[in-house]
Amino acid sequence: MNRTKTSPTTPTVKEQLLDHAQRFLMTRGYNGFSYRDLAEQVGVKTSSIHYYFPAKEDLVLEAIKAYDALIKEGLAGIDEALPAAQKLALYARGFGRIAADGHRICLCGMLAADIETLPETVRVAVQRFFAYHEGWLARVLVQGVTEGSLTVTSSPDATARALFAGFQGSVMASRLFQAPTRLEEVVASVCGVA
Amino acid sequence: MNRTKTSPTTPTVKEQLLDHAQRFLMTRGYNGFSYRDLAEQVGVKTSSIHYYFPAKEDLVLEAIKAYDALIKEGLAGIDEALPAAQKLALYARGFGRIAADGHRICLCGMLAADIETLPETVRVAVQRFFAYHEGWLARVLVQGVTEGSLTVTSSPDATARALFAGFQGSVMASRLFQAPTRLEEVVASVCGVA
DNA sequence: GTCTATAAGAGGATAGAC
DNA sequence: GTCTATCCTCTTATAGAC
Repeated sequence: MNRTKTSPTTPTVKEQLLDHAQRFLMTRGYNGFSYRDLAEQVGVKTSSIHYYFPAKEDLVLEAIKAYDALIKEGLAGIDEALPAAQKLALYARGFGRIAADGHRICLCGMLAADIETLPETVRVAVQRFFAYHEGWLARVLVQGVTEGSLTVTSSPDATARALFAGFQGSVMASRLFQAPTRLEEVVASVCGVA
Repeated sequence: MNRTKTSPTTPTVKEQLLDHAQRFLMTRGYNGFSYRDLAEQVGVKTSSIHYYFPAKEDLVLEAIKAYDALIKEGLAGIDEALPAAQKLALYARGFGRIAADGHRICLCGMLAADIETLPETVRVAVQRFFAYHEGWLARVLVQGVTEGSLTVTSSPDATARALFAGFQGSVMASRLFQAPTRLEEVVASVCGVA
């Protein structure tokens, strides 16, 4: 069963593994699932997983890459011409979709919690993810201040960090209480916007 | 070696176990440490740990209780007569002390990340912790609005949730980047206060 | 590519001696 | 209270057959 990457056909084993790995990472964290769990989901043996991902570190690194690509796709769908407030609303909506099933949080938020048990390569990848999103949000805040559509009480960089931290903490709390996400609250509280 | 609980003497084995358990939970999470790790730290065998904490669930539950008591002690040290802005500053400072060693995050924030792998009893305990702090913050926000010392753009409850989420996310990010905590940024961004 | 077999150790937990 | 001994399962990982 070899197939490098045809497109609109059934997913390859590697793709399935990566999909389930992402879900496990978002729900249970790095130390909360095993190759065995993964193997059961896909219907292969654990040794087959090692064929694609020799070590768990490789698996996580590829999972981050796939997750990052998916999220960037969402960001790319936000029209550059939109007012800043609307961009933030769409960002929050997108962030909420991650946790829509009530059991997931942001993959990189979870890895940030697990970070002390993970190899340095993972730390770097997660740092990159955080920095990218904080940068994206900071640019939107600058736009909003320029437009006069957003009210910000600190520097754009500091506010962006607070905003992203608020999003991460908020999805964790929502899942903890098994309640719908309230990302709009975060936007409203940080940027003074309905 | 039996000692129920004399006061200013060396800590009992149970106290040492609880101390190290708290630290492990804050750094590595529930699935990131074992009875073996704990035993090595205290210099006992794993079977001795089971004497005090029959199952890992018991250990975590008691660790939460001890942690909660410690944090409440800190809150009690905040003078009720203070202006709201100063209370928030002190709260943020206290929250930052948790992560002062650069490797810890809030014990209950960590457990919120691990929550899908934990027994229901733990979820309830962590929910209680979150709700208590959100409530405490909401009361301070109400005070601040009444005084006119704080600027809030949503309801006190919503703002308190956003604030607490921001704190949780912020300490995670600080540790991720191995940078000093920036909890004041969160306060400033959410409450428009220096 | 996927499997069987296996290693070598870590995981939580218990029984019973001291 | 603490230990030794033990259980049984899970964990990551490798070697080699098909």
